[in-house]
Amino acid sequence: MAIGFPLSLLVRKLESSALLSDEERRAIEGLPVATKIVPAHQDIVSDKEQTSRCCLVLEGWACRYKMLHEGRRQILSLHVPGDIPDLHSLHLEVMDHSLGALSQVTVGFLPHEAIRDLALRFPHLAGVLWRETLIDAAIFREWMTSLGRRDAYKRLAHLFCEMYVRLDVMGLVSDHSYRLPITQVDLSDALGLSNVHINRVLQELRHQELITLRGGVLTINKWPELAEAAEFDTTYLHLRSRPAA
Amino acid sequence: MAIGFPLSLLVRKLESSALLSDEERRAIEGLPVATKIVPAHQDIVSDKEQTSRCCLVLEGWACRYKMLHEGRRQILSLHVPGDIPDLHSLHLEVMDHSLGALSQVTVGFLPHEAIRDLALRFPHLAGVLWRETLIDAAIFREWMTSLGRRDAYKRLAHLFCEMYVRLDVMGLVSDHSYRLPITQVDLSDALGLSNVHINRVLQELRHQELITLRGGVLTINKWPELAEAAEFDTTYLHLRSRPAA
DNA sequence: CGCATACTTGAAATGTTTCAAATCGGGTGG
DNA sequence: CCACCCGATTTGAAACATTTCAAGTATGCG
Repeated sequence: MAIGFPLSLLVRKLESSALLSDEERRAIEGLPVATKIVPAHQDIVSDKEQTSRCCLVLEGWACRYKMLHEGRRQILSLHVPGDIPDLHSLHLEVMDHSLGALSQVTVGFLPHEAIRDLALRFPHLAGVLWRETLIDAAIFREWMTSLGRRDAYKRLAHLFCEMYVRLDVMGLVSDHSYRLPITQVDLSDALGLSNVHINRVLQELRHQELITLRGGVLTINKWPELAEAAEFDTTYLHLRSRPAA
Repeated sequence: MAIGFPLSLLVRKLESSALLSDEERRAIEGLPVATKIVPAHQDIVSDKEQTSRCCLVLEGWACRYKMLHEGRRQILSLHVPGDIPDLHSLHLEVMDHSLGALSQVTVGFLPHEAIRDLALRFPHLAGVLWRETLIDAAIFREWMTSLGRRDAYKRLAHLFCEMYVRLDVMGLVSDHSYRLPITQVDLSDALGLSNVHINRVLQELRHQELITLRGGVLTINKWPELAEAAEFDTTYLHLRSRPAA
């Protein structure tokens, strides 16, 4: 459904955290979009690049990441439909990291010029987009907290909770389940752990029956217990309505 | 000097990454500021708070941090004169972390209303402020990379490099030295390590004569070696002119 | 069927933490 | 001006979470 109307996905996303007027909604839906399918494990935008458009994720999972010497990778963020992972490129001329496809990803490209024009015509919308980048940063802060001060078990539990809420907002959760189209190596690079250890912690979560993960589908069996274990609190996602979960 | 003209500090900071017109400069310098001295180890803004003003650091070091259960603390960012650590509060109604004074700090309070008015009158300035929050996020990304994928030695070396460059931009470096008015415990909470380990790694950096740290003054004796060890690259700070160092 | 990729397992090595105690240093009051 | 005190730093040793290495087993796809 969503791919037929890429911009309605964006509207839904923005409305999860801010209020839009009819006029603003229409203006967004009038943006020019060029869609493209990017195969898994391929860069959408690379480190050091300068771009003149933003990427709207329409389908699949993307991530931002940094590589460092000896081939170590840190995944900085995960992106699902509705996200604009490189909205910052509007005001930062050069990329300080890469944006890559974790699964196969359908992206919609939005020209900077069109977004800037929108922001000038609708100052409130400019604020909404700014806000979007601020929520992005709020998520970074929560991840830093995980990376710095939570053990592996809590880190993984926290990530599962976060993705649950973010996907739920976009209507991508049903039966307490969502598609998790990424590997254990990806998880380990997101959480600053080794893939071996992710594997063991995953089993622990399974044995306690907090989650089920089979065939790329994650099910949260006991939300209260999982959220409790992760010390998960949605405040940092800055949603308009607190999710029930 | 700086405290007499708090807003010239802000101008200097903004001009480190963007160009301002004379008119914009004057407009900034016309902002209303209320200054206040906050003693060390005291909150400037607390988690969950809603504010109607932003804090400009004028003197001393502040930090943003999250507390989690069992009293663990993660410091999310360090802030030095010229920084506006809570510029995000302009568009995010509730704080998802705290802002505290590490040393004694002089802050200037800027009413949201005055900043919003400025942004409406000068759309380009709005972009410059937005950009400022994006650089803030870029620093988070670099810290995440440290927390997730760099060992203790590199983490500490990287932090020292970053603060060197950021302070240099504000004219707070001389003789390859800057004031480091924070404790080893603070460093450990910023880098996701224990204070004991910070202490040992600090000694390692000293024994290799990359740095000197005495009486709250850090001197970088061998910049090239330190930057090399940290894999430090200034790109993520998005400065207008690449620093020579 | 065969190959590649992802996942799983075990055992040893490692970086970092914890605990506990000792030392340093700067400021205060006697 | 010295004695004292507190917070910050330093040290050693044992414990621990996590990594590395290496091999094995599933799983999916052409």
